[in-house]
Amino acid sequence: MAPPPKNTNGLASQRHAGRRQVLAVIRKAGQIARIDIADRITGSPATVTAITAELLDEGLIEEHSPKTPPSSSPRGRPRVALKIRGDAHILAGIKVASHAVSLCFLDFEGRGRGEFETRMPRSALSTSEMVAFLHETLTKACIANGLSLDSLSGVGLGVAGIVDAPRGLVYWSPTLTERNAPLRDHLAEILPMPVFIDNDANLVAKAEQLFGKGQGVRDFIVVTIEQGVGMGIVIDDRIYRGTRGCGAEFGHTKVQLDGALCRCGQRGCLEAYVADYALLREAGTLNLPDAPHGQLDALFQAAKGGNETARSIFHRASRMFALGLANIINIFDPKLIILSGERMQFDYFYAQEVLDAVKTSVLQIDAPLPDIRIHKWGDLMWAKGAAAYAMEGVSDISVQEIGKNVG
Amino acid sequence: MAPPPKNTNGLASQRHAGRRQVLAVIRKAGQIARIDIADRITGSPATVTAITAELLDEGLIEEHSPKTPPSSSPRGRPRVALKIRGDAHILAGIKVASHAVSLCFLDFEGRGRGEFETRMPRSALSTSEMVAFLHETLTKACIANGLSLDSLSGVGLGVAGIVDAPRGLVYWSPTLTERNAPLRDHLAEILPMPVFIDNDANLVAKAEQLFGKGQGVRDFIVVTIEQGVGMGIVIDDRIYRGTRGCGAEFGHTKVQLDGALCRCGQRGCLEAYVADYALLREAGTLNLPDAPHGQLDALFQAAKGGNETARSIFHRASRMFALGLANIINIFDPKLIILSGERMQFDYFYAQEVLDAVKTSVLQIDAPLPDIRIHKWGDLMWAKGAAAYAMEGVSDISVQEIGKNVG
DNA sequence: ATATTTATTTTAAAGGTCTAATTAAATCAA
DNA sequence: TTGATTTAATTAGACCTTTAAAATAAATAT
Repeated sequence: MAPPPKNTNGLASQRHAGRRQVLAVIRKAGQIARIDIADRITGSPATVTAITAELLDEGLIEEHSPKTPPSSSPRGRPRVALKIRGDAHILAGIKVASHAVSLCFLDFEGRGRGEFETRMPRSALSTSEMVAFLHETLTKACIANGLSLDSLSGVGLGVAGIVDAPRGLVYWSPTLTERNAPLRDHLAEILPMPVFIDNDANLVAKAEQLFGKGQGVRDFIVVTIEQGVGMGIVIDDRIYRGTRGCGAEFGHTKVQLDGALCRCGQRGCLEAYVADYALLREAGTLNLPDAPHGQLDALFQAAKGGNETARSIFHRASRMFALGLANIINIFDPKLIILSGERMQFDYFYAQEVLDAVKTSVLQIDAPLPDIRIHKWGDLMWAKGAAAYAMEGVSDISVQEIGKNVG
Repeated sequence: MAPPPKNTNGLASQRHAGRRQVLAVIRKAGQIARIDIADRITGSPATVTAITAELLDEGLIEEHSPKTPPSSSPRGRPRVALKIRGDAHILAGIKVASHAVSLCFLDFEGRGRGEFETRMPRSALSTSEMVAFLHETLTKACIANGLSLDSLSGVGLGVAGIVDAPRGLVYWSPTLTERNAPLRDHLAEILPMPVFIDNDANLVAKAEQLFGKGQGVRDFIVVTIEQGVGMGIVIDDRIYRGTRGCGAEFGHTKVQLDGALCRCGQRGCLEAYVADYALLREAGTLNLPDAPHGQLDALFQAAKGGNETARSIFHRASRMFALGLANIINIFDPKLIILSGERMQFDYFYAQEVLDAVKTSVLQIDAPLPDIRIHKWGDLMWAKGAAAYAMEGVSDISVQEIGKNVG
């Protein structure tokens, strides 16, 4: 007779998939009764009972009785709603920009638990300086918000540049003086919790997926404009990263042969027409007055005031932006494009003019254009995305732990 | 006591996944022993034995002893190789072009079992005319190759235009006079086997994935140039179709604001610079001599002979093509791009000049450019793709049948 | 109270996969 | 030739998961 086999459970252990799925359904629904979960995962109530029992046990979810959901008839045993237990985990999200670092805390339900912001000592740091600086910043942020470092279950980090997320490498970033920096692992060495790192545009996509306008949409695209132009691609509910794991370089897509000079050194990049520096570069000849909100705002005011040169700057940028968007639509045919950002660009770019230009540049069939929506987040958009990314990672870890605890 | 539960087997019936996986591994390997299969699917030998027994039973695979694979030591029980059983199914692939219909038969191993070609009566037909014409053509092709219509297990159909593959609808095609034609279902009504239909570029991608240079590559992109410019996207081993299920419209990607007029009615499309008609349009002013292989060949000869005008036509097309490719690379960062086709364009376009231009237009990091490979298929490339698509569909159906036979 | 209705949990059968043991089929060594 | 050795494939039995069906729970309606 064979001795009891080890609990390796081999292969594609259905349970993991089930647990993940149930957790995702609960997160998406906010609160939901077991029987409705069973419905959505095409599993039986019995299975849902088993899985939710584990998740309750682990403290990842909780029952939520107060208001019976107004569904169905008032007869019969009332359904008891389940929800994510916010206190299960607290995540930190950090966004590193060239001038400042912003940080936020999110609980497991996605609710804000604190914010923090600080200046960068210099616009670019070495890897070890960056690690020390982030450690210090995170510690300060915890203190400022009455949290202990140990109470955090995970940290998400977003940086501009080219990042290999699965390996935690930063191939290149404007905020780092070194290339190919193993930033994640260096951080993880001095922090007591897991660290996740990604390109900032991908993180915004993740935030849109979990908390924003991408909820429940399997395929969508997020475009951000600011210092540069970023893009995040979600296909089949997952962030698409190319071969090298770096984000899509929409900003360096060419919209003009031998066109405007880009800061990447090439010509004709979309970024060279629509990013901050591109607009300001053209505005340079205009001799603008000082404006309270900077030169870009001054340019905007001038355009609004009827200055033809200023208007033509925005006009060209709009048309190029529309062309870039149209190309994305022609290639992906997405259901939804989210223009996500905090800056003023969208005030010009998301004009009827742009939409019309997109429309005339997309190969028309009977179906309508994809939904193009703007989402103006606050300053914390990027940091929230980073925290969302950490939440996903911690969620996976928690779910995997369950299997081990049993064995 | 509960009566024996029905064999609904619900949820993600692991077995299906397993069977599919094993079949895919065998197909990819050509021939492979059970123990090696176990290795590649991270399953146990026991499971592989069980699954392969089913597949053998069903006649989808067969043992293949003759030459012991030279692997490992010569000691021990020799491994017996398994392979796909070619006779398990015969598939037809049909490619409809504006001037001709080409057709091929493939067996379940992917070996050619016959070919056929015929002219289209007119360049565009109504749906019912098309159905009748295809039925007639398929019947003739069977007779010409000593096959009976009943012996076919599936038919794949590729058409240019915009196709909703899952629903079998042709929204628009240059070969159909009607829009929104339910071509698949109409065909399936008069044919005794399942019918699959898709955009032709997607089918070429499928052919590359199953038989060509895309074997074993999870993510790659196929570009075709001919009448138009097509693109097929494979992500995560699956063909990516946008929201409306239509192929990526790479050809109508804009490479120039207010650029050359495209036959789609818009301006600046890539197609308007590199497709047949675009080259010929420019050549029109050149007063070329008649050439045995048509005007396009005459243009090519002129360019080769040093005619500056002819050369400049190709030069511009090359640069635009490079720009389009660079955009694809910037967006997808694919591991591999396959330039797939039968026509002469690649003789010019795949020049060092193009590669260099791509290189200078891609955002450089330390990693090298993606592999860009040309694959010149014969005339039957498109039809083979269609047959490959049918093979995949029939494969799925066969695998699903197994479960039912048991119950 | 009791019946009815609906949600959840329990129970037991069915079907998977896995480990370990066994059997099969070859070579190697005397 | 025979037995040891080696490697592949199959079989046996443990264990895990899911599911249908039965049982239980918790409410309203009568």
